Amino acid sequence: MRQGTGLRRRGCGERLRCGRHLSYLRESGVADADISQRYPCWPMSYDHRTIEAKWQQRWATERTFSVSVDESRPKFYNVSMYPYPSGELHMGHLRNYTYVDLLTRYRTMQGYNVLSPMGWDSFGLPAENLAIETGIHPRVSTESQIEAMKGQLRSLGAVYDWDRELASHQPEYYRWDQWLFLKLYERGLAYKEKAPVNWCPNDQTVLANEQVVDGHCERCGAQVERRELSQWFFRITEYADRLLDDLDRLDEWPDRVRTMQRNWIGRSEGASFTMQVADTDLAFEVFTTRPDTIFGMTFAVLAPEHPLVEEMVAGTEVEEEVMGYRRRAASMSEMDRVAEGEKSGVFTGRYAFNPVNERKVPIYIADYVLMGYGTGAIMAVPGEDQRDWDFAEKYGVDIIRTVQPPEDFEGKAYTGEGVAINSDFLDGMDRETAIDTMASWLEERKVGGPTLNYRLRDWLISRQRYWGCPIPMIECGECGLVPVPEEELPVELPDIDDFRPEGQAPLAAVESFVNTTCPRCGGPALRETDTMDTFVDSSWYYLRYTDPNNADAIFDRDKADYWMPIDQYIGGVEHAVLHLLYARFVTKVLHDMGLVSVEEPFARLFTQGMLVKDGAKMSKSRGNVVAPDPYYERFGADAVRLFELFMGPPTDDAIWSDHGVEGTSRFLDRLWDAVTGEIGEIHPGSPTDPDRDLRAETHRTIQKVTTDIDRFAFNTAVPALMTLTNLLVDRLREGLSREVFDEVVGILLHLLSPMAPHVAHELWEMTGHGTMLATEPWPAWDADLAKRDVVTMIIQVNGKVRDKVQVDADISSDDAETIARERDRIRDWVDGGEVRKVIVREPNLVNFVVS
RNA sequence: GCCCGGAUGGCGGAAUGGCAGACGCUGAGGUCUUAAAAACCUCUGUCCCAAGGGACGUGUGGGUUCGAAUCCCACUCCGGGCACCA
Repeated sequence: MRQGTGLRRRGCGERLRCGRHLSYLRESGVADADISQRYPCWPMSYDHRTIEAKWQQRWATERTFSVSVDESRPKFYNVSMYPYPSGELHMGHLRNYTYVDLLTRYRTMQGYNVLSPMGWDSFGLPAENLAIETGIHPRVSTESQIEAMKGQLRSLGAVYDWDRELASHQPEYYRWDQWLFLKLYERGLAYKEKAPVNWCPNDQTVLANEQVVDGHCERCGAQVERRELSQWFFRITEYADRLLDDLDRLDEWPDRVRTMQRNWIGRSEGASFTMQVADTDLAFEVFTTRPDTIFGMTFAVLAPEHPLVEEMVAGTEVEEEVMGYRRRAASMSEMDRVAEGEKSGVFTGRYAFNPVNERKVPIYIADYVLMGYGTGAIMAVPGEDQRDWDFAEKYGVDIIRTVQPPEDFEGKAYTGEGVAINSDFLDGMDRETAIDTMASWLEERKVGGPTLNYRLRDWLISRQRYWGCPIPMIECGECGLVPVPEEELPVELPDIDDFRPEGQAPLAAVESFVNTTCPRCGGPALRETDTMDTFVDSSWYYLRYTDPNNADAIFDRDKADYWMPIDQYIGGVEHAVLHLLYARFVTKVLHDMGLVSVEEPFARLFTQGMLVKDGAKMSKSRGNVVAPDPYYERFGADAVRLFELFMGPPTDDAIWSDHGVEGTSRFLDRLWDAVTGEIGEIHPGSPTDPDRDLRAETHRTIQKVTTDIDRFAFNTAVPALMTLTNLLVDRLREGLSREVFDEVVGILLHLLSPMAPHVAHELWEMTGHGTMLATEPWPAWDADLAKRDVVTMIIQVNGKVRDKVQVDADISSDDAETIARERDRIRDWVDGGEVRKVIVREPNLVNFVVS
């Protein structure tokens, strides 16, 4: 019992011991000494446990947020990125889910048919690694973690259409991964190839280029090795141009993400041409973005792995040296190669002809040329390329400038603009003209021509792991690679006991899985034992949500067309390239197959900031996670939600603070007390002037909260409600008319409903309303009411504020100036000087410029 | 190296050309209480002043403007992305 103001608090009042809280801590096994000491008891005005359970139950049983196609209402498809079921949500995750839930509720109240589904990216390494450690089957651990996470989401008050729940590891889902694979294969977009790949020795699997960060495995941090393996790829490069060009259409994506994708695709325009190797019938192709500098070529360089190298040096006296260099380069990671700093290379003893002037130039191999980009061979023009300059300087090769540098240029290679010199028919041309002229020259003589090149590589999808979707292919000694017939899908993942990968997929050891018959000739054959990259699973799930239980097709086109594209997609910026690029690619392929109308899946993307604690991103690996459960218990989900919204701009990183939750909890208490009549007085009389001011402020608040939510400024929408509540409390203390009280409280609860839904719903019911607040219409503001009659006009002298005065909002310019001039304080400042200019911005400001 | 973003009280932040510091937290004092907790009230950027008030103040230096946290130029620091990509 609380004393002093007569308000009842449900706290226990004991500072050091609160039986209910301590027993909760014991029962739940929450080892959070810090918060148990800080909040032995947190008295609150309302019983959050009861009302949260009540409303969560009602939203679920009344299926308030389960939706279906409804052409009569505008749709709003609201999705947060497919989460991996780690089983442990922390406050950083909740930030994301709070935003998503707020939008679901807000748009629902605005009359939209809102689809907000949830599902699980449930294949992947953590469960498999846990299985290796503990022997627990990944399915068992994954499914229990899914249940745990669902519980945490429910406790937050997050509402989803659970009828559409998906999980990648279920055969009903991954069957369509396999179907998708077969369709890509049919269209020539899936292929198997022996290629040097990134091998993670820790995870015992290959990685896509995108999953290698600074030469290390993105997941586990182990140094990645290069291996030559036969692997499955998706031909995403075929879509490089469309993926790049369509970025321009995604104008509701953050520029940052679009830039990152542009850089990742890395299109460069240039020319390629063939160079003949002297004294042999060998030839190789080079790519350059600077065909205008071709007369400056003084040598050529092949990547050490270039397929021609072996033939070029076979039987020559440099063979041993060249092949030795090649082996050393191969054994080094790209990271180390770069880290070496100084250029290195070996002369092959061979020369090639420059096609424009038939000049013979020496051919080197050097590891600064990468096999994976362009043609793996370059023309070296040290005059205009710093890398080539460095190499030429070290190995004593000629340097010819073919672009005139400015007179004061003091650097080495000149890469800027200038006219061509020492370049025969290009001399005097500017860069652009010279590039075009040379490209056509090459084309006319059939030695080359304009070429586009991409940094983007094909998507390597094979993984030598167990807990993933099996690749539905069969290798037959007679027929070669044969796809599994569609009607035999899914190829189910067999149950196994030993999950240890030993250089090959664990499935390879499962004879009953591997041995099969060829669907074409009926002879004995072997199944593919690699599984797919989990990014395949997450590249189309949002389409499946639109028709999640379809047993005959991946999804129904009409349903997908109704819901797609996603109107709001929310997730972390860490997926800016990987997931978002793959999903865009797969959507385009499905579009090309005639399965869906949209070409871009995500109309509007929002990337939220990280949550920081102790100076680092909140993450399990850093050991600084704040689990939500003890906070739900003490403050309730609504206070947690409000603080998640309040803590800062959603795009920015934010810092977790226990005290912040105390603040939002106090706010809800104050609101509760005000609405339930615990504070002040409500009288039946007609509204007074201050009552009408409160009403006006309420309508201004509708406007502010509405526009703030629309611009994702949740951190200012919450304070708007706090301010209004504070004003309401002030009015109540002096006595407020019933009429105004009812209107203000009604509006306040509507505005609060998407942010703190349990308290809002309970209070809505307690104030005598039988309707479900969640489906009440969002309030509209009355512009006349919201308009201010009187405003504060500031009066400046030489730009400094010297006085303020209340004036009518529709004051004329002349009146404003007259009033300002007549103020005593202004006279004091103006007297003795000459007023040279008066700036009037009625009704807000008058500024006297005095000398 | 290149590209992008950021820097505002003791803290999170607000203000997008017009009252800098909304709102919240923290801290100090007070009311109530035997006492504490909770709640409530007052104060809480720095400096000067008995007071009324004044000066300074949004990373640093310059500029534009009647007026700049906000626009422009240069710099410093922090964060992110890309990087022998021909």
